[in-house]
Amino acid sequence: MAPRPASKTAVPSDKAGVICRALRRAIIEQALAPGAKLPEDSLGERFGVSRTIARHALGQLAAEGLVELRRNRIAVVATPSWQEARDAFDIRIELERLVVRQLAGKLTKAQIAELNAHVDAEDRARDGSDAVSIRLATEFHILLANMTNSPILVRYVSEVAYRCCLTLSLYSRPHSSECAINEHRAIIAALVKGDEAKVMSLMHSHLDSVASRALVAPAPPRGRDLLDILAPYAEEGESERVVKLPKMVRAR
Amino acid sequence: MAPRPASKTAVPSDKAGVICRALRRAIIEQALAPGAKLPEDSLGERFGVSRTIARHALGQLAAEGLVELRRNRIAVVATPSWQEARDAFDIRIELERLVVRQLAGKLTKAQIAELNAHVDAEDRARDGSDAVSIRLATEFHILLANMTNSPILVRYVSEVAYRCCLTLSLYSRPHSSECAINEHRAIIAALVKGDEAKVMSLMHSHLDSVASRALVAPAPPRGRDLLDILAPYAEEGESERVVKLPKMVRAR
DNA sequence: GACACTCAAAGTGCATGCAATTGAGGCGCA
DNA sequence: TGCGCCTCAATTGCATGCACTTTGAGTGTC
Repeated sequence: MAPRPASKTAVPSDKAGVICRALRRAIIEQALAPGAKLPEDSLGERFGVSRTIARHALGQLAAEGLVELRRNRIAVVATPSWQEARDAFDIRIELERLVVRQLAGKLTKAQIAELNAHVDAEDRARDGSDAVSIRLATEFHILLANMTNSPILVRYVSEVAYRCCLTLSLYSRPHSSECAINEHRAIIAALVKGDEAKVMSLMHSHLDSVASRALVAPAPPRGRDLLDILAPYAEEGESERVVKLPKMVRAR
Repeated sequence: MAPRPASKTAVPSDKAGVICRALRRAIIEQALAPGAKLPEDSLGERFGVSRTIARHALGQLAAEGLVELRRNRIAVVATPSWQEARDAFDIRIELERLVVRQLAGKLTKAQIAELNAHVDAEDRARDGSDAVSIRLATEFHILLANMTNSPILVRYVSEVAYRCCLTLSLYSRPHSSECAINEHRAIIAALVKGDEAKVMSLMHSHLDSVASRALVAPAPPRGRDLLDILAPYAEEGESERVVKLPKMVRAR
């Protein structure tokens, strides 16, 4: 396949993009835990812009599924359910198989070097915080997606990878990243060798093992609030926030 | 798999959502052709809201890839390249295989009836405009995705299906929808029967045939403007709008 | 007649202001 | 003490205003 022109950045404005990236990173590094509040004016003040821009950034992140926007309420970092996490991983597996299928045997020397450098960085970060390790592992996959030069694929893989990253912070036991790094190296090797079937199965089992290590139990382990725990007992899902614990049915 | 609670609407505000849906529909029905201008204040005036809201809606649609936002310039309906269209279809195939895999043999009677009713509607619309046929065909796939009750999957399938719909208006020869309708019926039948392998291959070949009927030629066939046609001849892609026809290099 | 330059009109980028909604603490009452 | 109501600060929803950028039509020059 002929090399395509590099994708132009899809970022619409500018300042909002900065805030987006900052928040995204804070979220996936767990500096902002799921459920954390994100008031528009605090954000605006922190980044030196008006609420308008902060609001715009929150809208973007909501579209990506990283924050939840509820009408007239403070935006919060998303708290995906266990099932949503499972779904995200399922989608991610398919998308990333597509990535490596397109890439097998087509990497340039420079790209191979870039990938190896990234895994080396993952290696060096192994002693640091788990959060950084997780972020780097995620970014390895995004780096791969970028090499397809397919803007749509990049966007979807990035989004779903960030979502998965977010769920890791909710449902994962303390992360041991060593094996993931080895698997990354194996994927690079298979890509270079050009063995399409091999690399697809490697990627599949890699993500599958990450998912199964991460999504250990369907029960919400921590950081969930009462309403979420009680949700399965609610009568009808559509009313959203029916119970209040001792008394209830505060219908309106 | 146990039935999950219905997905809550991800629409952040409200009025912006209305505009989004209206524009989305206008775009996929080709009332708004690729390249059509979408000035914020015209939009706001048309829908009785301020520019702020119109802008927000445009931001959403840009995130979905249906409109293009360029700094300080009027937003336009997106004009995907042929390669992007190809990529979108590739992704779509994988995602929809996921959909039918989850659905095979698990449809309720009500869902089966709903699907059949939709295909009947497609049938009735066969004499109408091509645009409506295409929209209905697209909505069949979104209807399927909805039945997975996986909000993430629904969102991605919807987005990518709309994008494909948009490319159809750019690259497709006049659409004959009859075969698509039959294929939809076959997919329903296989889903009901619960034959997972069969339904996945049906969906694959269905989308593949749509894609190959649609993406007939890599050359932009119609409705493109001079600049796009000349784009392959430009020296460096990053400068964006270098030529002006007789004289050029209006660098700034 | 074609090119270059100028300038006003149109449009976006962003901040701010006002109204409406929320939810949390305080107060009264049993 | 416990429960419910009420009020008010905090926060969002949205419109508007000002500054800056782009556009393209008109004008002058060769």
